[in-house]
Amino acid sequence: MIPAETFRQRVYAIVAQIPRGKVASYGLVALFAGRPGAARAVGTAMREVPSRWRGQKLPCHRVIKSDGSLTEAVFGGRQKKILMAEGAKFGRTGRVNMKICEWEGPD
DNA sequence: ACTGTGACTCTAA
DNA sequence: TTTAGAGCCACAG
Repeated sequence: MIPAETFRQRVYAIVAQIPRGKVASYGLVALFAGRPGAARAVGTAMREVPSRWRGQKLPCHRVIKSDGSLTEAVFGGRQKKILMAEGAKFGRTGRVNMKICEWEGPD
């Protein structure tokens, strides 16, 4: 039988697949992880990510809120700069245009 | 098993 | 557009 992977491990696997220039909301990641509505739990999982995984290994900077705003409480303003460099489109209010940049999901 | 916590989300005003 | 309140879930103690 299938060894039960923890939700958190699943989340890390999903986030690792988010392509450059795209973003995914916590809720969307939860959905792909097989637990719709567990957006908050995804946030908790991201909080526990080892610093070494941050960056190319685990692009947690591409995980944002459903309305397109960023988690500045953790990244400080740095996150916006990184996403812009990756090609993410920002609106006038400083939020990502989810209509265009939201990840469509893993293959 | 229960309770508290938090990088969330939705609805209404 | 922004703020406020209630609902959600996984994880640690």
